[in-house]
Amino acid sequence: MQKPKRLLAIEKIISEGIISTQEDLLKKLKGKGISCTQATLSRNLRQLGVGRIPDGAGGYRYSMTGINRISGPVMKLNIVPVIQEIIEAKGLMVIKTIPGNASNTAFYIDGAGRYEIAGTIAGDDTILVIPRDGVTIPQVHTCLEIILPGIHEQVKQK
Amino acid sequence: MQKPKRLLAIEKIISEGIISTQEDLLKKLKGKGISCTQATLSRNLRQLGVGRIPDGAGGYRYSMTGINRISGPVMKLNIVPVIQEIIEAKGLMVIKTIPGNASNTAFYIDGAGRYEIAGTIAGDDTILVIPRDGVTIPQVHTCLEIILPGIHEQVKQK
DNA sequence: ATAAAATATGCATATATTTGCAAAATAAAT
DNA sequence: ATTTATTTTGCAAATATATGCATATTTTAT
Repeated sequence: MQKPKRLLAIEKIISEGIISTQEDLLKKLKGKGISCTQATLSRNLRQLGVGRIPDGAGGYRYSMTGINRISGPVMKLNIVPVIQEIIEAKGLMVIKTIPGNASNTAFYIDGAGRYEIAGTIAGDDTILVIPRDGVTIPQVHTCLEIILPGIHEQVKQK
Repeated sequence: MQKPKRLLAIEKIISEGIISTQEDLLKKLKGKGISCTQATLSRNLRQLGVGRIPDGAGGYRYSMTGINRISGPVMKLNIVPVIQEIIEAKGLMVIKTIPGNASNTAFYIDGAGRYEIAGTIAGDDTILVIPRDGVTIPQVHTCLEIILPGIHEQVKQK
């Protein structure tokens, strides 16, 4: 039962800081009491869709692939207003959008490729977000904040 | 004067196909009559902001960092309608947006980190796109199509 | 509960990428 | 036109990442 915990920890570490090599990541994990070999990390990173990209300062860093790296005004202006409401129930999360936009938004969330989210099901204006076993609702909120920065400032919650 | 041509070729090859290793890229370049060593590619890829990400099929591929990898409905629905018109003049390109959206859109274009584009200047509803020396307007169009897929279908041109 | 199948991991090694350094090519200055 | 400074490149070596294989662990089926 070591792997799921490790995958979550990897995502968190990579989202929060700059990791240049797998050896770096290995040390950070050790600091959290999680230990494995570099070979395992290589395999895990691939599975998580984590890429290695130039950091703009002459080096490299690991980074989640997909959409969540996008920052700035465009996303906030165009994506967030689509979402109207976030409701939690039975360990699941329901997101209400303006009509006709649920599947787009779900596609977008899926595209971020977060390990925390097992999958989504979307209708016309409602998305059901299914967290992976062992993932808490607060973790899903953190995750959404990463995918759609600013979401919690602007969207009402129940 | 070999480098600018090579950088453009690298971007093109990477945008159009799946390249798994720098050796692969080396061969493709050779096929276009451009030759250098793998070490040079390593340096060029970093400069271009090209990352190496899981391809979802057990392997890796090189990919432009930034925004242009995002595909699908969300981008088309939300980003493209902001752009109203594309005008060419004096080797430059002017993009008109709906009011108040020029700087967001310019930020977005900048964020794609394309080598073809030297820079942008944005007002309230107008963006000036300045191509790099030696880059043609058609090349800039190709580039915009990559950043904002579908843009030319929906935006009128002059 | 036990056996069979599937998944995960470590070790050692193969493969791939990055880098220090010196030479070559370009650009800038006199 | 010559010299000086800057940038680019190749080579060889260092570093980092990926993988084959055997073992251990977990899951599934009987």
